[in-house]
Amino acid sequence: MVVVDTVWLTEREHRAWRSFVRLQAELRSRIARELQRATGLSGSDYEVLVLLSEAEGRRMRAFEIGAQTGWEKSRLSHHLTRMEQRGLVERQPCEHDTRYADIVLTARGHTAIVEAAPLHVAHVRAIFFDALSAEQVDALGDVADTVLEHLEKHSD
Amino acid sequence: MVVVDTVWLTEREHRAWRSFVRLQAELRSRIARELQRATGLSGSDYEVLVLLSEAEGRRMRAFEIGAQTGWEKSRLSHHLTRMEQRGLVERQPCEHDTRYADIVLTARGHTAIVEAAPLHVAHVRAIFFDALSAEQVDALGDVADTVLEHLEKHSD
DNA sequence: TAAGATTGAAGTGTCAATCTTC
DNA sequence: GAAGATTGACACTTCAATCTTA
Repeated sequence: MVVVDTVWLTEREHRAWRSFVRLQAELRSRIARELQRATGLSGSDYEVLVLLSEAEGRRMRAFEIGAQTGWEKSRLSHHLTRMEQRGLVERQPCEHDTRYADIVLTARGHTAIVEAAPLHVAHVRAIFFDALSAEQVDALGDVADTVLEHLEKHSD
Repeated sequence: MVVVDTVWLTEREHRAWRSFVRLQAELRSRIARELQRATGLSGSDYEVLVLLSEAEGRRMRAFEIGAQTGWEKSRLSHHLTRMEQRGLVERQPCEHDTRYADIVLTARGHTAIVEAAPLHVAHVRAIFFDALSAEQVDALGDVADTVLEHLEKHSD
């Protein structure tokens, strides 16, 4: 049994945390549902397609995608398999070194992201940014960056 | 094909959104992993156990749990089944009306949440609140509440 | 018919083990 | 051994269909 010097949250912290957690859940489910409904893509599909569509030659090494998204390698591999089965991306193994695989955006994948992006951005604006002032947006960005920096220092 | 008046995000909005999305992913995975490692509970287990442990008689109707968590009924049902199989909760069907079921916290479930709560709170403090000033916490709570209010107005 | 709840199927994410090449 | 990647098993989430009772 680990002994912890229990320091509970203050009333303000507790309220902020509950609101923040609830906000995450609401945004995640609404955005995923709308994206799925309008385009047939999942949020994960969307992330990968954006990265590939912006990459040189519309291709990346799998581990680069992993680094950009922060996903574990098994999750990435599983997801690329599913996207490949739906014709959104293609795996092109390197000759002479089977450890590496290039992930290439297909024409179908390109069409999908070109059609999905404006819908997705409009939705994010409608449910999120339309509610916030410029100051609130800046404050949120500041909080997010502050915590992310803090997390980088913490051993993974 | 739906035509959308495309309004992209400003540079600031885009940066804030990317940081915010990344923050959500980092927090979610770290908290889930640590909770699992230290207590064997998932984040969803934790949510349900907290609600039940604070409820009158340590029991609630399933749909009340659904309302508090915001989960869909099928997700809730599946999750309660898994928790029941692990002995954390018990289903007690009402007599005369099989539509309703009381979900009751077991002794084992109670022990689990009592042991997990201080560890979880300490972890949330360490990875999140330790990085933020009181002003930043308030700003975050303000942003979250603002967007949540906005979302309530939007048709679900 | 509507509300509370369950079920099965399919998509998604995590963990541990494995494989190949450097 | 370490890095890039895959696989299989299992847990989780969503969707659609179903069941029961008011």
